[in-house]
Amino acid sequence: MFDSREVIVTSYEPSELRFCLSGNDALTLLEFIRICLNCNTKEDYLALFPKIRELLPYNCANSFLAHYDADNRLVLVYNANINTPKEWLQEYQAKNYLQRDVKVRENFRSYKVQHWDFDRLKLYKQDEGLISLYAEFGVIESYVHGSRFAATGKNGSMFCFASPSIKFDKRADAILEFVIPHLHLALSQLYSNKQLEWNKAVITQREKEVLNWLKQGKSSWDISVILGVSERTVNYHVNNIRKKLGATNRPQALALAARRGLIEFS
Amino acid sequence: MFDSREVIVTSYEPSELRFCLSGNDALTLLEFIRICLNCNTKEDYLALFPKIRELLPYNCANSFLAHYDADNRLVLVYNANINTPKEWLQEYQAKNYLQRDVKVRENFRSYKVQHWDFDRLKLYKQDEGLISLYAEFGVIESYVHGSRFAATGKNGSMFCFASPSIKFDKRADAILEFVIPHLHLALSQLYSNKQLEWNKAVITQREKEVLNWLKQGKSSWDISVILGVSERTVNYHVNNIRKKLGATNRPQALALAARRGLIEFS
DNA sequence: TCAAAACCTGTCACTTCTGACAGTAGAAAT
DNA sequence: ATTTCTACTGTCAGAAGTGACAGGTTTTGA
Repeated sequence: MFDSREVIVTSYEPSELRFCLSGNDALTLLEFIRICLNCNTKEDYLALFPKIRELLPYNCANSFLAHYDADNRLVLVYNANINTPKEWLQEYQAKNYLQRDVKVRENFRSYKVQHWDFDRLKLYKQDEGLISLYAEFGVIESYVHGSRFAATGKNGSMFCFASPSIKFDKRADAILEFVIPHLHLALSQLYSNKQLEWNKAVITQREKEVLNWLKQGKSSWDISVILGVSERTVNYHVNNIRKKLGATNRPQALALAARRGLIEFS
Repeated sequence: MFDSREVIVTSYEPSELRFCLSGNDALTLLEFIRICLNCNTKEDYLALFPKIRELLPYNCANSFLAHYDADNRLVLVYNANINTPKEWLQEYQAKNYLQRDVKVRENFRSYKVQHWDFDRLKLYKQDEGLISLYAEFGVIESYVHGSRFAATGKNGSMFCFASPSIKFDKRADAILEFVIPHLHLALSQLYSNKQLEWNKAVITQREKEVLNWLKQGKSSWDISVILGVSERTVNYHVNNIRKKLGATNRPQALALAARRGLIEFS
């Protein structure tokens, strides 16, 4: 599914580097890499992006971890977006463009630096719907790069920096070659922290009670009367359960709870 | 939890029976018992109740199977109601009166014929809320009787026939002594048929797909786009899944599917 | 004694689900 | 040839859930 790929690949000879990057660029990159190594929380991670903007002026950025499942379908496991329009995200996610987006496919195929514009999208016979969605939000011109290596698990990453002002540029290529592996490390670190958190997350007694009533098909209101609390409180518990398990809604929470053995089946 | 109780207990001597029941009553009872033995569907079961009304004129009737769980909580597993006001049921279920209703408690304690009226409810210190709910719908005066025996599983039954016109009456006592064990058999039969149906229910390929997307927290609309069908169709599949598994909503469907091994946890 | 965690409560806009109505089309089995 | 099953589609009212706002008390452990 994935190419086996070494951690850092740079084909730039020192002389070439000097040709692509200024001394200032190099210093900014080193600064960036240093911060990456101390990235543990989502805040730390998000703080990296203004730094990147100093090197590559983008409007919005997406970053995510994903892997292919048994049915050859890309499963998104963790993501972080910067400045990305909510409407764009909703449309993209709801229409499941992830499975059809050529930017994504190419990234998870090659993990190489890619510059995208209208002509290249056309060349790859991308869906009209997706192209117009990209166009609508001015995110056609973009640089995409991702990474994957065994040490950070089965998930590959993809990073997309978009702006109408982004043109193909050897300097940008070089910058991304340095930026992305470290960003990948930081994101993977973040994800494994999050997973640890989800697995460690202790469901409280009250939450267990709520979970068991949910299992039996009770609504919030039913449970509120059963437990003798307000409906709002039941929702509060359910929300906590969802957050702790990393679920977006009740059905998923039940599935995850079942997997974790948090609910029993009489 | 349950008294061990023999199938049919009748303490009536032939002479006493003659004192309580008319020949016509006896014939109607025999007719009733004959139908009970051929009761396989819910329609068959519901058809029994007009027959009972010939013997005991009630306004509405409830019948259900339940058992106590590890936390000493009564778990309702199957029920059928006749002429029962929807509002009453909703209120009763939502406020979980099942756990506090003295009629129910007494039934599952003794499995004896019981006649209830306002004075007796007061005597047992029943909740005011429940009493007024009973009063509101004119179901205070009632006969309650239930049964349980090993052959029909761990579930006990309760049957309640209510009407303001129902007064304590030796004939009614005698009738219920005959009616209830057979009604219990019929209801148990019905339930085990239903269970068989739920367990046999084969989830189709499409339903399995839907289930797996639900597991991942997708909404109907998300899934509709993913599968390339209308949202209505997704709901159609979800409804079928719920019916097949005997779930009232999606969370419960997921829990039941997990128990049945219909969904896998990667 | 201070902080953290658990538990509790309210409102409000918005989205999603449920249950009921009423159909169509195609494939497989009797 | 008819029935049965699967899959599909529509509308619509009302119920339920979500996410974000902004608080409260009590318990527990450092």
